[in-house]
Amino acid sequence: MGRAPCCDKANVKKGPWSPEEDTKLKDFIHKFGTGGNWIALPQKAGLRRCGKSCRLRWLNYLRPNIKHGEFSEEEDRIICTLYASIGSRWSIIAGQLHGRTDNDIKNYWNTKLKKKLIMGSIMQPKPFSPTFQTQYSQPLYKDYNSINHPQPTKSLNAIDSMLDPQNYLYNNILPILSTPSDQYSYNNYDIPVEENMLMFGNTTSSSYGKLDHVIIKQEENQEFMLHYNNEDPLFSAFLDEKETANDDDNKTRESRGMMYY
DNA sequence: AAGAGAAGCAACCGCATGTAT
DNA sequence: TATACATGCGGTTGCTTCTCT
Repeated sequence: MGRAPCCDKANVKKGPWSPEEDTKLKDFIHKFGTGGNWIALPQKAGLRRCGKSCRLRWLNYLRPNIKHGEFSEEEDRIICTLYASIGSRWSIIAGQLHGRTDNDIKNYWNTKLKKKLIMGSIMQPKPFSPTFQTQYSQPLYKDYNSINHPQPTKSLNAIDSMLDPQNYLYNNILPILSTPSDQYSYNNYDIPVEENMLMFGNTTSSSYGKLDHVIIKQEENQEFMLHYNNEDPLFSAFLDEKETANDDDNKTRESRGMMYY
């Protein structure tokens, strides 16, 4: 037996909202608020909508001070930094961008920013603004231990993540590479390999050829290489020190605690 | 000009979490 | 403590618009 539906699906309208419905919802909330009960709201407001649908419409489009349209470079950098640190916690990220909604940021990331990142067009080695550093220098999560993002148990913050190649790999590179590269039309851009640099704070990674591997470079003497196998549908990759990336020596890699997926 | 495919984005779905009892 | 229910969230879908041929 499944979960009880939150509303009467048969008598509920779905799909895009009409201006009339928007007006009804806005007027009702302006007069009475949400009443702390979204489920009951549509009936009171005279809307044939699911309460969840009303909530989404209000939060994403109707409430005051929502910002739509172009994202600024600063917003790009904030999103990328937070994504590198905490992953796809869109509501948290939205909380740091005044007027932006989680849905907007999620869509923006999935359709544009991810591609911009892979092409290195936004990751300029510019310092963050003082405001930004002040705002985000405190740990964002104390309980970050997602099974999909095995992390040290210590608290993370955005700056730590940039300085740590392993965090960078887990949170920034792998989410991108886990999508087949042909979905980026990667090779269609016809940009010289040397220009295809990803810059991220103090960490530089560069991709070569068909994303077979990515070099993550933190300091002159600390260079790591991510090997990415395009042929493997299950996505196999491991992080290695560049100098020891010897295909004939997997045992050495394992003995050094290399990570496989 | 028209059709096909890609991109953008609003909205839905189902699960996780929070809260009241 | 257990249960029921509302809310919040992230992943995904599918419609619309744009771009290319």
